[in-house]
Amino acid sequence: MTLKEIASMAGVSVATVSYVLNNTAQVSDETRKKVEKIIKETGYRSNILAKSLRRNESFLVGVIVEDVTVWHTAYIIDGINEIAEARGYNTILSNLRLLNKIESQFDHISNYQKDIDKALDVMIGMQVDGIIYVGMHDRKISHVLGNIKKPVVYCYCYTDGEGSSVRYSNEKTVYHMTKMLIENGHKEFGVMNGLKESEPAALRYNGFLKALNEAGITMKEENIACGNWKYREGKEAAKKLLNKSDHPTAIVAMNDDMAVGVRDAARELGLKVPDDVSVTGFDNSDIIQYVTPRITTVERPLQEMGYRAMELLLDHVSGVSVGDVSITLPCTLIEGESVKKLNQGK
Amino acid sequence: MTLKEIASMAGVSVATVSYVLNNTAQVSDETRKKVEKIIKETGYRSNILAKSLRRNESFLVGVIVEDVTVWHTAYIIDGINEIAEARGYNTILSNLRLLNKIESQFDHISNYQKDIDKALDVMIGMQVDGIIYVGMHDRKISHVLGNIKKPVVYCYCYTDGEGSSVRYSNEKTVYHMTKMLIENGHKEFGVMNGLKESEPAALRYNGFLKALNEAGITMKEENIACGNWKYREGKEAAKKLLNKSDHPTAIVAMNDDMAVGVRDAARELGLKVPDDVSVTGFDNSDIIQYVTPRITTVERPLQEMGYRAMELLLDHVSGVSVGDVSITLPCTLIEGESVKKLNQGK
DNA sequence: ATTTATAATTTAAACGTTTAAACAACACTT
DNA sequence: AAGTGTTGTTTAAACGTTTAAATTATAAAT
Repeated sequence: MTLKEIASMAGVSVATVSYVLNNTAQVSDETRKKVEKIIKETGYRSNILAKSLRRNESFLVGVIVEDVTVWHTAYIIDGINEIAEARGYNTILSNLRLLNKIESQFDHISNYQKDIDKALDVMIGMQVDGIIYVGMHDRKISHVLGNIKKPVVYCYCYTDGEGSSVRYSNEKTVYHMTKMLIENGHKEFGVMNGLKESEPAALRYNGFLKALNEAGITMKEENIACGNWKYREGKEAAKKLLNKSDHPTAIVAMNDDMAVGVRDAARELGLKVPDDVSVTGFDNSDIIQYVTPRITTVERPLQEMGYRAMELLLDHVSGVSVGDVSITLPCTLIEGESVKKLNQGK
Repeated sequence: MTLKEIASMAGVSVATVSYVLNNTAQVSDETRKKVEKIIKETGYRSNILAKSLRRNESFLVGVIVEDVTVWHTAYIIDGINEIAEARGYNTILSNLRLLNKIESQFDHISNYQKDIDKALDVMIGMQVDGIIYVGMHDRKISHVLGNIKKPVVYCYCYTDGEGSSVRYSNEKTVYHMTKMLIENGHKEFGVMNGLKESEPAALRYNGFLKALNEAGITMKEENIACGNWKYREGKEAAKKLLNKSDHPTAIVAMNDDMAVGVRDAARELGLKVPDDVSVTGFDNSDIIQYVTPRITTVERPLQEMGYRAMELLLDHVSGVSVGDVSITLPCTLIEGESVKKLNQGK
């Protein structure tokens, strides 16, 4: 079904049909009715390809994700798509499949580059109005994405680079979490860090230290542990922290997996959470649902990040926003029962 | 950058440039070199919209998912996209966001319908070559999708309806799992069912019963429990099964969440897994990683389902496959340490 | 009755490709 | 010298829209 066919069925010109469809010129009531009837009857759907070609705008945005199977990605995509839909846009998704690549190949960096180029070929070829990159925002990427002439928004990235971005706050979040613990009377801290080289690990640790410094608490070297984000490694590392009489009264774990590791380590050592040791996590991941006592953690605004990334992109597309904009959203505290109020009794 | 511009820069006609790009006619070496040079220099990318319009094929397929945030969806999408990419196709994703809808609205069924229609408007408008529907394949959907004139493949669906489909085997999988338990000497079974109205629950239970019947074991009514797929409900229900001296020696849980519930119930009652009671799960979900002893479970071929769905769709698109094809893929056993071999000693 | 203004409709070009058909240039046959 | 192939290139139509401009019809004003 094409405009032409509809037109000939209705005995009018294609222009008239187009005007009816888009309400873009005056059409007599009689003609409008006639045309609309035929459109309904035939179930005509306009050819978006042709429309975009002619109008020189596609109402398409490209979404490049580092790995769909990383759970938070889906929530961000969800947010992106929700706004897209509401604003009449569509998305094409490109998955860099980084997780597999890094595991299985040495030279993943160059492949990475090549994959992005390929994704860009398609997206630009499809005349996308803009691109959202969901991932860590490695500097290499902004190098590649930087010199295309379409608006780009980086979403989830940690560090500020060139380009607009939407992220969640790491440093502040852990800062507040730690402060909360301090306010509850904790003075002896342990910390379970994530992978050393990773950006969020550094940021989160900064927030932790900042709260401690402000309260005049010094951190003992021996109470700093690293679980590389993993449950099992976190558990092992936690055993060392806890297996001494003067163990910390609170352990701040930089993600939930390791927090559960800490909880399990405590249990194996015969310590109760939160009575003997308090534990906090980060992410509000699924695992939290299964653990008793519920571990106090923090939720990232994943869907909201998707919303904002898309909105920001569309602002750039329409020219409402010019220049780089950088948005950092707060996380929300999810209170469980894993933190003891040491000063309650007073 | 358009063909025309390239052509004029190279001093040839657009046709020649097109021929160079697509290798679709003989071009003299001299001209080819000249054109290729300019293409490289300008970074020209062909306008896929125009190409598709002219060629009357889009190399686009639409993917409709019931909810991206349901974890298995991402793996299926991953599989779909991998094949798509390899075959030069692109995908546009539409998320029905069913999870939120069902929770927040009464009349979700009609909305559902409307959302699919909307997704179809876009996809057909974009001239997709075919559509993959990822979800339960409610009959209402095949009703809507059935009368579009593009090939459709249903992926993940449970029941056979009209249309081609790719699914994993529920019945057989639990049948084999149960048989394995029987071969290990178990005779007294408990079962932890999923949501009663759900298709997979019924299928899995059938598999379970079949194995029992073949072995001449009768199932005691009192040992049938239902946890509605949930950890907490599974745990509660399991307590009743286990809180008696002649409790079953093995409990088959129809998903991992409930299996962990069974494990935790056992622990709270002072029973050891697997020594006092064996437990099996289904899904190989993330939670399995955190639980000791590792619960024996089963992994669905999610990515593979994506592969096959896409391949099947493309077969339909190219006309290689005609008529409905229905593929059922096996799950793979992931052996943990939650099953006791009762007949080992003999 | 002619002009003028307004409303409704059509014509035709344009968007960036592909591709059948036409054409041109050349080398071989006769 | 005229015909026959090849090889390389161009011309122009087509895909399904949108939209400026032209056209026609109708009504109002003189």
